[in-house]
Order: sequence, then structure tokens, then C-alpha cells
Amino acid sequence: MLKELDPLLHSQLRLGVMSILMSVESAEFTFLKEKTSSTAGNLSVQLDKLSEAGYILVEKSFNGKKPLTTCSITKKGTKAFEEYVNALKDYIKK
Amino acid sequence: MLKELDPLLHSQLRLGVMSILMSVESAEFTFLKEKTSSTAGNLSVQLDKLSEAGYILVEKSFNGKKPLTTCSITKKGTKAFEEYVNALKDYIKK
DNA sequence: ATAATTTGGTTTATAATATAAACCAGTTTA
DNA sequence: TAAACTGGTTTATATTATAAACCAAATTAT
Repeated sequence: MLKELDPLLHSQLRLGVMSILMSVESAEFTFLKEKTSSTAGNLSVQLDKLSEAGYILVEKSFNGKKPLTTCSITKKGTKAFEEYVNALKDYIKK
Repeated sequence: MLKELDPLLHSQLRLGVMSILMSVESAEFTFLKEKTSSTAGNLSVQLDKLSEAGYILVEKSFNGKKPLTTCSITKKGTKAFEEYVNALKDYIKK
């Protein structure tokens, strides 16, 4: 029987964000936007969802005079990502 | 840069169906329904989509007097699945 | 015999999700 | 000082997933 795939992670953009955040200590909004080839609007919405779920931490500050949004993965997010990958393996193993 | 994930395959139910069909020669509707824990309605819709994309072959016959829907993966479907898994690997490798 | 239930689905309506377009405040550039 | 750019957010729309309603035929129960 196939396991459920965490719907919050089973989304191309959110998974991409989480994937990146798994491998760096933190990442800026613009960096995530570029790496995931997403629009700012879409990214903003999806970061909110991940943040509300407690999967990531979103910090808003200023870089001189420009707004700066920095994201990092939480412990809960790391765990969720690992469980997702585990569940997914059943789907993609041949 | 992260690759695009085939939206037709990046769906829990459709991916589950494809995953099963990758490992068997063919599977009946009721078998797929059970293995994926899906409702008949949802499964019916998703099989249509996979079929319209040419990823699976859906054959309707009769088992005695009962309708029997049998599905199998096509060459195109196999290729798409493999490409999806490949693209996905970039997302889930740590 | 006929009414209720089950099987094996399909169709249609609704809820959830993703995405894009419009917008905004502040900054820089022409 | 007006136009364009940066770094976003909000809102509207398109897409997708899901559930509910439905259907025909077969089976079971009364």
C-alpha cells in the first residue's frame, strides 16, 4: 500500500524551496526565486504556507535600504522533508 | 537550477498508478483502487488523464457479466516516468 | 417476484491549489 | 521629476483534486 505524500511538500515550488534550504544555512528571497525559476508572487505565497506550517523560518530585515527576506529550514521542516522523501521512495523505486 | 516536474506525473494518485503499472504487466481498476486507497471517481478521472496523455492504455471488457477495466503502461508512459524520477532526484538528494 | 444492496464504474459539482496579474512602497536612473 | 527598477504582497483567475451523485447490470434477501 502506498503511503500518503505530505501535500505541503508535494508541490514543485515548495519542494524546490525545501530542497534548497536543506543544503544551505539560509537563503534570500531573490536567491530562491532564481533557483526555482518562480515568480515573486508565487514564491511569496508558497513561503507563507511553509512558514505557517512551521517548516521554515522567514525573517524580514533590511539590506541598507532594500527589504531583505531570508529563509531557513526548521527542525520540523527537516523532519517533514525526510519523511516525504522516504514515502516517495516507494513510488519511484522500480 | 531545478528542472520542471511533469505536472501529469506530479500528482499523488497518478504517480501511484504509474508506479504500480511500472512493475506489473497490467492491472485492473479495482486493484489500482485498492493499492492507491483512492475513490473510484477520482481514479476514473485520473486514469482518463493518463490515458489521454498516452501514458497508459485503458481497455474495457467484461469479466463474465461484470465490466472490467484493465490498464497498462505504454512506452511513452515508461519514458515519462523515468524522466520524472530523474528530475525528481535533484529535489530529494541531500 | 420484487425490493434492497453490491459491483464497477462515470459524470458532475465543489473545494483546494497553483499561478499570474495587478499592485505597492521605496530607490535608483535618465 | 518622471520613468523604471527592486523586492516584495495581495488578489483574482485558472487548474487540479476530490467527493458526491448518479447509472446499469448483477446479486442477495424478503
